[in-house]
Amino acid sequence: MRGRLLPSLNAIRTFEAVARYNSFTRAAEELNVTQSAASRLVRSLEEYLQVPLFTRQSRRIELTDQGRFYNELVRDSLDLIEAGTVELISSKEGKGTLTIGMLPTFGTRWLVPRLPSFQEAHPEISLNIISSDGELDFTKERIDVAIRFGHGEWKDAIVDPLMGEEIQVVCSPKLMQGEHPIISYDSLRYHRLIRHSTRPNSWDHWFRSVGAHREDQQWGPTLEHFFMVIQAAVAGLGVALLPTFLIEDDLRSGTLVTPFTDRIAGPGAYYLITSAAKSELPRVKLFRRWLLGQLA
Amino acid sequence: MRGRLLPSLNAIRTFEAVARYNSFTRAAEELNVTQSAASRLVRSLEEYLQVPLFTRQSRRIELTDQGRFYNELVRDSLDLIEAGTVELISSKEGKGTLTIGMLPTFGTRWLVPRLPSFQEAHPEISLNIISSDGELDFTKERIDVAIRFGHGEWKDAIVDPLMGEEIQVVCSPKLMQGEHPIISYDSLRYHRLIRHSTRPNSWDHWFRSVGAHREDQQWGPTLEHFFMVIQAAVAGLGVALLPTFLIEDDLRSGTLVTPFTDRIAGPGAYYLITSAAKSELPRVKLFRRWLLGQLA
DNA sequence: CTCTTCCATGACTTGAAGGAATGATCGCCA
DNA sequence: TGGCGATCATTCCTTCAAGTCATGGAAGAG
Repeated sequence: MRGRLLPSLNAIRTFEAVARYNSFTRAAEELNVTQSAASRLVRSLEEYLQVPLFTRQSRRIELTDQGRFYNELVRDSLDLIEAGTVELISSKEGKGTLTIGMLPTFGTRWLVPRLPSFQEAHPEISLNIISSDGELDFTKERIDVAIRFGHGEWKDAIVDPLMGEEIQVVCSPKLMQGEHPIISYDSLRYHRLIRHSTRPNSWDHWFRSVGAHREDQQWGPTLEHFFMVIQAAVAGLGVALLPTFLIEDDLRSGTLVTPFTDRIAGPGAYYLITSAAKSELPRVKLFRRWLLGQLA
Repeated sequence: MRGRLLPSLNAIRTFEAVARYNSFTRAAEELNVTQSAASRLVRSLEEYLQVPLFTRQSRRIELTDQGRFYNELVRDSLDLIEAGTVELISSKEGKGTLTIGMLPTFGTRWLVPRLPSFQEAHPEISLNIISSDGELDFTKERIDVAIRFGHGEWKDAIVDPLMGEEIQVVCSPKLMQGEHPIISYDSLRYHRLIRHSTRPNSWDHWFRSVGAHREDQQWGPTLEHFFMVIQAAVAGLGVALLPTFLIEDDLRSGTLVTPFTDRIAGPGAYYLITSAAKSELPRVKLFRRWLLGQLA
């Protein structure tokens, strides 16, 4: 029965500290041992690996290339273990802080209004909600779970589909009372179309879906987040294409109106994403169960 | 002086093995110790963390949620260290195998013809060349260096710009002798335009750059790799837009011709990418130095 | 030239990890 | 149902890897 090929992990920890300080003496201080011990342990690691990790110039040491390679790697590993250890110790019995990385508009419009229910069910968990998009790295960032829009294309992650979206055309009621009320697809040519920068093709998609011919359009502003798009539409800057569930309030209050009844399926869906390790944390399990329950 | 907050790494290694086998007895076998030792080491880890990692039902043990979390993390860390250790031991003194993940066409047309020079300079390094695009993960895949096209947008990586590219229109000489020789931008309307699936907008880009008006074009096939695009153009399937340096041979031999003199700058550049750790390996340093030298 | 600093090393020490033996629990099966 | 085998826990004892202490040597600072 063969196990892992691993050197003494104690030696590795010592090596990492020595490399960090570039000094046996100071590393030994940190580890609360004598300089002698540090020296020996690193020496034994080098003998095990059959590779010199430091060049020694009597008073000064320097990592070899191979030492630098090994150090990068060992540091990453120890960082990982340390982070996990801290995490584990500080989150006993499901307590602690759940950090949610959410999309700005989805978060404020959909998630945040529902959070009180979670907080009530689990008052011992404090919530930390941060706005986050782009790449996900659960080890470096302090995010436990994230919400993303896409097609479930995340690797090395636990992915739960939350909901698709229907998108529809909306605008300020002012536009409907103006010179060119939007009564047909064709009348859109008299209005500026507001775009969302991370979904550049959504108007094309919409025109194709409703079977309208895409004439040369006037373009309005391109905005980065949906809440900006909503604001632009409310302000009458143009016509916007928005997910239905984000504008329910505006439609109810009348700050936005829908010229057409068409609601087409958006090109992707919202997902809850977490890492394999984080998904085992009690607070993450609880949140995931609660969130999926909210959809049923 | 405070150092890292780390439990006994020996205990961690034992925990990992126990979790893997779900058995103290079998883990102890792997580690060449007695069951007793494994049991007590894990117990001491639990005491240090103040967190139960296993539930014990006298004959059977099972990871707790927190144990599962910790195990995921510890396993990743040990995997990392193990991979690095193997790497280090097996690549003493710059020897070993350099694995290059290359883009298929760039590789065969540009890199491979130059590799004999590297092999001559460093005969002790054997080369392993694999075709690779998409996401990069230097820890899981066995790639030392990769070549990619883009804008230098890689995170947590060492990135060297290699070269930009000029793109130009090419076609088979047969097309020039046909009914509609390509003598002006407008005459392109009589021919099919071949597209590259990972660069869907390159024709738009080209028309805009040369200041031509983009009439409704006929589209030819969309192909996944440049070498397929080249073959399609040579076969007379249409007109292609290709990086100059990939078709030097074809232009020289006359299997492709250039209707226009325009050469516009492509939208990105080629980069050599490696990870911080890998970049310290002698074989990677040598390759990087050689490759950058080839460009000067 | 001397002092100080830092790493290496030989001789000795020690305690944490490990071994051996035993006890406890439980599922399996005749 | 009772005996067997498998597995984990625990106690007592041992051992050697890791550590200390003391010393030596090299080199930079002043």
